[in-house]
Order: sequence, then structure tokens, then C-alpha cells
Amino acid sequence: MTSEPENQNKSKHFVRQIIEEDLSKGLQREDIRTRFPPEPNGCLHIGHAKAFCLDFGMALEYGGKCNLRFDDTNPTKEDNRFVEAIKEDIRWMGFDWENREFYASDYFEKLYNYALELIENNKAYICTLSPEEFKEYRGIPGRPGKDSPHRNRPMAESLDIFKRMRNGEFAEGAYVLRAKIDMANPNLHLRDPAIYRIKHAEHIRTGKSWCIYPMYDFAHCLSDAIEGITHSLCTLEFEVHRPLYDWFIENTSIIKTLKVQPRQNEFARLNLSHTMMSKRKLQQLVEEKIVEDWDDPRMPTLSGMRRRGYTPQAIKNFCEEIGITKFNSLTQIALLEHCLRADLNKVALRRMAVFDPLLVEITNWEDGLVDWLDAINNPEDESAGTRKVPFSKHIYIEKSDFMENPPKKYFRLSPGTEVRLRYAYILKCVDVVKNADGSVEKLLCTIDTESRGGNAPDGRKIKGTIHFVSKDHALKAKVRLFDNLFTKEDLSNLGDDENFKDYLNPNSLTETEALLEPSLKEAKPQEPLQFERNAYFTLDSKSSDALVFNRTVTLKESFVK
RNA sequence: UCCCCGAUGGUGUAAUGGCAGCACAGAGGAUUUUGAUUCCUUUAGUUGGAGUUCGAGUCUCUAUCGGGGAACCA
Repeated sequence: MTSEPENQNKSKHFVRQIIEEDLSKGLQREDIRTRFPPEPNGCLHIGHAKAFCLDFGMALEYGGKCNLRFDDTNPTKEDNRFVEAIKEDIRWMGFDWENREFYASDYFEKLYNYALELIENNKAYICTLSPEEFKEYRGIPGRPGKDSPHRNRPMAESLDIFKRMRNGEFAEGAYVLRAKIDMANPNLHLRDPAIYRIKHAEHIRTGKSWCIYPMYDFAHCLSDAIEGITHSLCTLEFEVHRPLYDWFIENTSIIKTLKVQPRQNEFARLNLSHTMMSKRKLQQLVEEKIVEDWDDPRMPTLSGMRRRGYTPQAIKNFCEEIGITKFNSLTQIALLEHCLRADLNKVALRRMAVFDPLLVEITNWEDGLVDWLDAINNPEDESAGTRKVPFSKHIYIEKSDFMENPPKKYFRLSPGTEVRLRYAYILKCVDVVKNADGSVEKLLCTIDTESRGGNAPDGRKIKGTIHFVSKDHALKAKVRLFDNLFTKEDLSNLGDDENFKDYLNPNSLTETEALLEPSLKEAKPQEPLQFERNAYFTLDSKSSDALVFNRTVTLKESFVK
């Protein structure tokens, strides 16, 4: 698992350093335990992929295990639909949590008992301050808060009320359980935070059996401790919560059961140019039907990227490439696209397609004669094999592959010049047939009958190679071309009131038709394809139409100038 | 306002106190039955100031800039 040569080109980010330091201090590899803790309130996106590639990746790399734990402590926000979607996305990315599928709600009883313990030890109390009073008593940064009038409520009384809270005797908001820490602490999170609130809501797993629910700060660290997590990795905004994370573990009896005390470490979340990762805003795009659904191929969600044709390997490579740091940055989408192209280039099947057809008649080819030629499926991978491609008297080529008056360095077809039809014959343009308006109707060409396969018998060099589709065999398909969802590069700084939709790219989705070689009838959804000289595509997995292809990413084309 | 965290080419990152390296993007070139790929070359960097040290991107102080923090959300 930890082959040295593989580790050499991986950056030694601070999480690796922490783990290696722990290892050197005596932590056993098999005791390393991480967790990925999504809240099932939305679909996973590329930013989550960064997080769970790290969670699962570190465990795998150092010989530990990673748990999947749904952080389902707020019943009003969560939905089972997302539990399934999240599992599917992680599985698709190739990670396996084996039988370690956990839920924070699995621990409700245990957590309740730890809360009782805190009350009994005079480290928690029942408070009846309203949310407004609560806020007022907490104070503001720079000014200490003041003690709640209930801070010294007798332990027995708090205990009694808490038990009755659980029994459902009170309305929502009537009481709250607070940890007794320090109302003067400069870190506001330590000013007696709420740890249990009443919510008469149905929970996705526990149904109606609970009406009090633990808060994140209380539930998360103890859940980690219960599961034997050693490295609890989360994003930077939880940095100020870390003292609380330690406080609950160190002030409950769970500390005595631990072989290794869990530690929280924070890293920067992903910001990607020309896209946006806010769950709330993505949800807005779905609700307002600006996109089809969460898995719209333009979405930065994993399901969207999957449908668009991204490969899990490309996403994993990207996550390794961007590294892990403790400072915010804005990663260019070009890096993600590079990782995609690099992977696709290795695996995509090459296929011929014409988007903007120009008819070519081969004057020295017999009418009705069809030659089935061998075509290589992937020059980067011999094991991908070959296929047969038909050639006949009438073919289509790309309009841009012909120029009547070519510039200097143009090496495709023009009157009187030769070009190679890929896998087929050397083609020479002898005449141009025009429409009444002067536009080109079709080309009359001849082929070198001795050049089957593309090589000239006399060894003459043919610089240009173009692709083609046989007219009688061509398949018609709809192709959807994608661009960035947003035109603005940096949407991460957008405030809530600023309207991110102002930056929606009107050209993020365009549709066109293409003529394809017949073998594409057998294309499978999500199978990476390269339509030569154009881009990478996949057959859409959701469209009911016969053939709809999504463009994954464009090729780099240096002949644009 | 107070507390916490951070700052390395255009971008993303690396460097037990010891030659600032890698990748993306850009530029140039070679090979090519995809103007792709591949290969080679190249442009460009330690936020400012002070200090410790034989030696500082790294340690200290300070300034500046950026991020986070005042849900009964996670």
C-alpha cells in the first residue's frame, strides 16, 4: 500500500506530516482511523471529493481504515435521498467503507448518557434563555459575555428537566442544555455553547423516538471517539471549534476508554474558478430549473461530472495535484481539465465524427462498393484493439478541413492538394462544385487506389490527416457541448446578497448535430470516447433519445491562430 | 472592536536552518496516420521592515494584506 516510489511524487502535505509524526511516536498503522462525515442534506460535489479523497486516501496510504459516517443530527434538514446519492458517489470514486457505514444517530443513546454525565459533574446546565437573550448574554468579540441566570441551577434540577425534555414534555425552544465552560473566553464558541435542543421533528433514521437532538460540537467529537477515530480532518472554518472538540472528549468518561485520543486537523476547502460550491446556491440552481437536476452535466456535483464523462481517476489525480494546505486559494479550472484530458487520453476510444459536413464524391470509386477498413481504437493503448470503418463513394468531411484559398501553413485539403483520410486512402481534390450563391456544394475528389490504409506506395509524405464518415453509413446524433457554468472567475468571494446568477454563462450548454461512424451505435453510457479532431465525449446516461452525447472536455488545438 | 489562522512565479503547491523544486497556464522547437498525445527548451517566485545565525522561505519581533469566528446549522 505504501510503495515508496509512488509516494515520491506526492506532496508531503501537513496531514501526511502529522500522521508520520504520530507513527514515529508509536501510533500503530492499523490503529489509524479517519472518517468522512457528510450531512445528508445535498449532493456531493468536487469539493467533497477533495475531502474524502483525503480521508480515505490517508487511511489507505498508511494502512488504516476510513469510516463513512452520516452526520444526521439535524432532522429538519436531512433526507434519505441524499444518503443513497452520497453512497453512490463515493462508491463510484472507488472508495470502500466496507461494513463501516455509521450514523451519528446510532449514538443518540450514548450521547444522551454523556450529556447526563456532564450535568451530574456540574459541567452542563439547563438554560431557558430565549435565543435573543442567549445571544445578548454571550457578548461580542472583544467583550466578555455574562453568566446565564440559570448557570448555577442545581444539578438535580437540570437533570430532571433534561430527562423530561427527552420525554417530550416541553415545546421546542423551551429549554436548552448548555455546557458550562467560560463566558469570558475570547473564543465565543466556548461561552457555554448549547449542546442539546428540543426538536419535535421526524428523523430520517430514528423517526419519532427522539425529540431532543445533540448539536454538532457535542456530537461530532464524541462520535469520533466512539468510533476510535485518530485523525478527524475537517475544513478551516472549524478551527475555532477545536477547543470544544477536545473539551467534550476530555470532560466525559469516554477519555478513559480511548487507546488514542482523536485529534481534529483543519485544511482549506476547495475553490475552483468559474464554478461555485455552495450547497445552498447549487440547490437554488436546481429549484429554479436553471439546470436539469443535481446531476446536470454542468454541475460541479460528482453525479453531474459523472454524467458529463469525468473519470474517477481524473478527479482523484486532481485532488492529489491541488495538495492540502491551511490557506485559501483559487484553483484554476484548467488544472482540473488537464487532469481529465490526461486520463482520457489514456483510456478514450477514438471514433470518427463530422459536426459540420461537407460532401465529397470520390469520382474514381465504384458506386455501391464499400470497403471496410481497420481502424485503431486507441493509439495510446494497444489492448483496445481495432474496429472496422466503412468507406464508400460518398463521404462527409469536416467543412473546416477544406479551404479553397488556404493560408501558408494550412495542411489539410484544398483544390489540387492531397490529404490522408484517416485509416483509408490518400485523397486529392480535383474540382469544387458550387451552389448558385457561390458556396461550396460538394467536392469532386479522387483517391490513390494504391494507398489503402493511408500509406503512399511511392513513400511520398502526406502532412495532413483528416477524418471522415461514409454518407450511407453515417449515424445522426445529438451532441451537447458544455462550457463553464459561470463567466466570473472567482465566485468564492461573492457575498450572500450578491446575485451569483448574474454571472451564469449563457453558453454553458449548446446543442448541435453530428454524423458519426456506425460503430458508435454500440457506445455505452459513461464510456470515454474521443471524436477525433474534436473533443472527448460520452453517451448520455439519462437521455431517452436514441443517441445523445455529452462533451466532456475539448482537446487542446494549437491550430487556432 | 477582540480572538484564532494564514501569506512561496500568472495559478496550484514542495523544500531536518544549508543549491528555492514540481505541476498547470504561457512562449519556442522536434516527432506524429488526431494541428491531439509524446519529447525537448524557455519565461516567471519567498508580502515589507527589523532581529537571531557562519547561513533564514523556514526561527523571533513588527507592519501590511487575506481568511475564519458572535445558529437552539453542519
